[in-house]
Amino acid sequence: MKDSGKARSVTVSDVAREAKVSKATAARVLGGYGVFSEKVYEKVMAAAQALDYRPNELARSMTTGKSGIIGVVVGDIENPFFSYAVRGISDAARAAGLNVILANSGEQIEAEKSAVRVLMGKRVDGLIVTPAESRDIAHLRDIHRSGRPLALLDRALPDLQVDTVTVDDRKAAMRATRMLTAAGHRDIAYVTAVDSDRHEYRDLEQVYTSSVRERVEGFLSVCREAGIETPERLVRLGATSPEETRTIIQALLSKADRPTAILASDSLVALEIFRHIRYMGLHIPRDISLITFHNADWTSVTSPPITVIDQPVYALGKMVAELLIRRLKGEKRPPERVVLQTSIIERGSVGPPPPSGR
Amino acid sequence: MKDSGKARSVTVSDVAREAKVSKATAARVLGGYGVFSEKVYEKVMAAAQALDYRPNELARSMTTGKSGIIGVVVGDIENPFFSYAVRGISDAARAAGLNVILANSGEQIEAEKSAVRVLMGKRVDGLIVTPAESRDIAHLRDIHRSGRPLALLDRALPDLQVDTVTVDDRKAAMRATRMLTAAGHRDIAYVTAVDSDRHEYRDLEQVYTSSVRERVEGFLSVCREAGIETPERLVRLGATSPEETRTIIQALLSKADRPTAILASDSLVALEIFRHIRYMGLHIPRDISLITFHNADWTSVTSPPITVIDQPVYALGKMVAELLIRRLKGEKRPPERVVLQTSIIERGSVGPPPPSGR
DNA sequence: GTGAAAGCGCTAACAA
DNA sequence: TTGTTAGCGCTTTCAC
Repeated sequence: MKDSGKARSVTVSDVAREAKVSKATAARVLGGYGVFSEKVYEKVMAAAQALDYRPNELARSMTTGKSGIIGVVVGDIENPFFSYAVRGISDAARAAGLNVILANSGEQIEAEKSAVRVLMGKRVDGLIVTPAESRDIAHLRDIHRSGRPLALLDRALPDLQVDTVTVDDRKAAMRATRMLTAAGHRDIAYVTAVDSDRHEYRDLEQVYTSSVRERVEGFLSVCREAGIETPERLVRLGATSPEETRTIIQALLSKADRPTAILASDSLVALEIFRHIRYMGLHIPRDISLITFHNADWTSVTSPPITVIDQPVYALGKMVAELLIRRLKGEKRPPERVVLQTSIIERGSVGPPPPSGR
Repeated sequence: MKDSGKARSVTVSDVAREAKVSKATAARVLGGYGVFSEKVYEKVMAAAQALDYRPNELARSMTTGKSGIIGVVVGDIENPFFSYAVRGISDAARAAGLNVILANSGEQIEAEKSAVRVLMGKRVDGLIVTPAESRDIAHLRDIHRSGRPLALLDRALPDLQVDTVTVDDRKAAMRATRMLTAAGHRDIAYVTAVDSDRHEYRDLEQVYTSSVRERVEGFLSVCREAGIETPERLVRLGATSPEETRTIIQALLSKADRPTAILASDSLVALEIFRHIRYMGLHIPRDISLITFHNADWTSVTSPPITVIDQPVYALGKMVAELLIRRLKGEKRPPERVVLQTSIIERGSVGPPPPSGR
């Protein structure tokens, strides 16, 4: 049955035989647990060396129940926001001697469920998830219930009391929006990749991604406080791909009462918006102002550079991993909800609205 | 010994007992192998449902020897080049029902070895690696020898006959360099993140990253063919971080015979170069020309947009994964070396060298 | 300090 | 078609 010629790997038994000790003794020195004499140690190590022994982590995990892996499910690894956060997670994991296994949900709840199922099947020691939807979290409850630690990244779930690290999304959105209203804008669009059943925004109830929901809430409240009527008319959902974003921004900018400012929910959306604005021959900030979440690389090298909401992305990943790891190590404490602060980096993409008429 | 209250998970035996069949029978329907009657199927499934059975992939892997995981070791997941390639790998893996476990080498050979060791220990079904160094590949040989398939991404290893997918680095560098010499440049710098023992470039023998070595070769050959003397004087190694890059570019641009054009080996390096050029008050392409490898997002939105060597990054990842997967499925064939074609996207960052004097 | 033996949860012969 | 019996490679009692 075994693939032709594939050398069977050398096991503890092999080493034991070679070293002329029992399997248990060999296992002890090889696994670095229990007690053994100096002499035995030497013999076993020599044998292991000679045979080129490599431990089978799988078998080890089988008996110990620990895999040394933490599972991470993010929305979209191609989004630099997530890849940077994952870097934070990886660094923290490595520091603790753990490995990371990464899965993409593509922000699809079904893919998220499947990823969670697979990772749980692999008996990861713990999970970090950026939940795509706040209404469908049975699979996350299951993790928690099964006793394996779960931590949430970037998105809180009111109904799930687990370690969570987010940023002050609402406050950030409010500050950005206020910057826009203070500059005189009255027609401000909010564009996000998060989608809903109907694509059209009607009310907050549709927005199941907590971070975005908070942002939209903050955005709307500042608009209202500035006396802007029905600010929700300019909220756009579903900018899930460059193509979708282009369609949305195209429609937005060809409106009679087109917005004089746009707040973008992530840097991928903002990039497409920036491109399209330029493509239409409009100038930032003369014709239109732009602020985006996430201090992505490109935002500082455009002309003008883009004013951004700077999220501590790396720290976000690092912290959530550290919380999880502490729990893995057996620390008992009530779930923590950490909210990291954002700041606005003012660059050149915000100005007063164009003279009028349009 | 078990963590207080942590519910022991339900096993095949539990389901078998509940369904009043033998363990083997339950295992057959649960594992979806062998044969069984409709009636038994129903009973077992009902029992599994009732008990909320979740298969233990670990145990499954133990006996089958297959983990359903492919291990990937890349240089730097934060580099969009790699994250996009990884996306290609993930997509191909998912399509084949496999999972991906990702590790970062940070381009450090020791970290790469450690990552390989860990992944092999986890008994991944196969590995995809972007080898950091071509001189130290014993650990890669070991993989190959152990019978598990190995495939190389972006960097070939002459001494290792395994499936490899790269791009035509030399040709790409030649084309880009020719574009620069054709515009009249005689002082062209090549800046790469790849480091060597002495930082200073002396000869090709120092460059152990095959892709970069090919590029430098191509670059130098075109320079020489254009009659440029000692073009290697402007080759710079070790732009491993924004800080290092800044130091390098700073030194480069303050030289008396400072280059009038720069060829950047990746988009991270290019971004820092772009920033510094602008910081020094120089204009592209009036004062200095710039071409970079990798059609990163930001290169199209700067003013001027940057001329780039467009690598089929996603395809690179997808293809290498597909080659590996075919081997996983048992396909026997000699190792393949696929070389994908690049193209140059001409944008606005190349012009003639400034009038003279400087 | 060392060894013998049981068992983790599953798959895979082999019988029945 | 179903059941019995061995393991996979390791850790972990429990004796000695």
